[in-house]
Amino acid sequence: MRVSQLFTKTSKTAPSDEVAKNAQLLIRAGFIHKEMAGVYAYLPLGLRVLENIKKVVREEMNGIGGQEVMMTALQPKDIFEKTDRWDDAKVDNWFKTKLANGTELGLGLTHEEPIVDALSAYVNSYKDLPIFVYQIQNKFRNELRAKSGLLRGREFVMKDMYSLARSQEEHLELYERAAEAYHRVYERLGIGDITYRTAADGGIFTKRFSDEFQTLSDIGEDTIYVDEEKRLAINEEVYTDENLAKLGLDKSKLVEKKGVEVGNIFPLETKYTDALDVYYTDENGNKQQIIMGCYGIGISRLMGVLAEHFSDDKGLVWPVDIAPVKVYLVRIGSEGAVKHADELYNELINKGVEVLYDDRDERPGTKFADSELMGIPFRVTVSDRLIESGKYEFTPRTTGTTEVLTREDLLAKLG
RNA sequence: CGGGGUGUGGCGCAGUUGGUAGCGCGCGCGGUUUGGGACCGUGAGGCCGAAGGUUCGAGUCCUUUCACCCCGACCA
Repeated sequence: MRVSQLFTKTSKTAPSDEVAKNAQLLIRAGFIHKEMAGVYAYLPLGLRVLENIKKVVREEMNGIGGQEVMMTALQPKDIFEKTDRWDDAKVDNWFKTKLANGTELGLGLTHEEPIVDALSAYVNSYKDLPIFVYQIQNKFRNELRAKSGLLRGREFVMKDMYSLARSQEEHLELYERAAEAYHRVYERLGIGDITYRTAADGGIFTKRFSDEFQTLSDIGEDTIYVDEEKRLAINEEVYTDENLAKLGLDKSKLVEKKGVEVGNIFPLETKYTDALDVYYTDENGNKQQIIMGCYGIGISRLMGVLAEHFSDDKGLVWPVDIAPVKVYLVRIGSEGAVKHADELYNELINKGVEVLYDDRDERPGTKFADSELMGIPFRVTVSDRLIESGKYEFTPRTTGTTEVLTREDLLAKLG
């Protein structure tokens, strides 16, 4: 991709209607566009980041046997009435709309009912279970107050997975398998060291805890108490002596922190399967209840968290696997540099290296500043001054220190 | 939803006791530049969030309303 063809531009000034660092940087760099409060569009570079995050999540969900689907954003009322969730008094942040004939519809804010309803056509026997099924989709929630850029929106991208199990034992096995996959996701995104499995309120259906995955951040909305040695935490909403004892946590070792909930897994018991009349038949021909779990990861929220965490005074600093492209190719100079930069650009493309080629007639400072604001991991500079020696400058975004490399060494670094 | 704040070219801002809108960035054109967001010249671009009202006259005063930000509450 050539910078001269990219329709987005960078901005030196942050928008006045954003305070959150993630939104300021992502907007300045041209990654996202604010449509209205809590609703953001993803522009070419931002979309690549979002897709890279999805890719990691997909791989890990597929890795534990998850089957991907895509449910609908428009939802029928009846299945939610069966679980007694349609009433605004029960769920008050639901966007609802109507068909031309007056039929009420919901705009997807969660998908337990539709998933169970869809699976009910196929799940009959013990042989059909267990199942992990997930989707990555836009969710709509009528938040009273959107805030903090991508961290709390009214339309956002979420991965939601559901497990169906034949017994509590099987459910727990799936639940822990999912928790491990979650840890791998955060590890691969580079925030494993600051993300804690956190005991939280399990909701009204269960006596168990739910497990949140909280990434430490000053912008976080949740207060949690962290045990750094055990790599566990407890949310203040369930922070009682009794619960500490249940979890085996020692109060004296806990440190109070702010966290952003980047994932949440919790037991649903048989609430939805029972309500929607979905059971399975066991080996002996007996009807049995199906035990569910639910597993969410806020994809767009993660993008905000990553932007927030991987940034410095010059801009974003994406991890290599998440960055919109791997290389920012800066061209300095005229004919000779154009020729050499074009050559390198084509060679990198042929090698499958994603590169953003700054072919604009701009001064070097502008190009360097843009590459830094966008947070592209590796900057390669081709300039008149280096052509004669046949060398290239190589500057990782994380260190900012420049090495002068031969073509072979450069390609080896980028391979 | 309660409290506080802000709306003026694409972005960031100024605008005095009411007198008919200005600066920086960006953008177009010409030129000089070319290793850390260059400089000179020139040009385009705004019914001042919206609707009412007061006034000879409103960006400025009054009323209503919409949007956005922050704090709180809320967040199956």
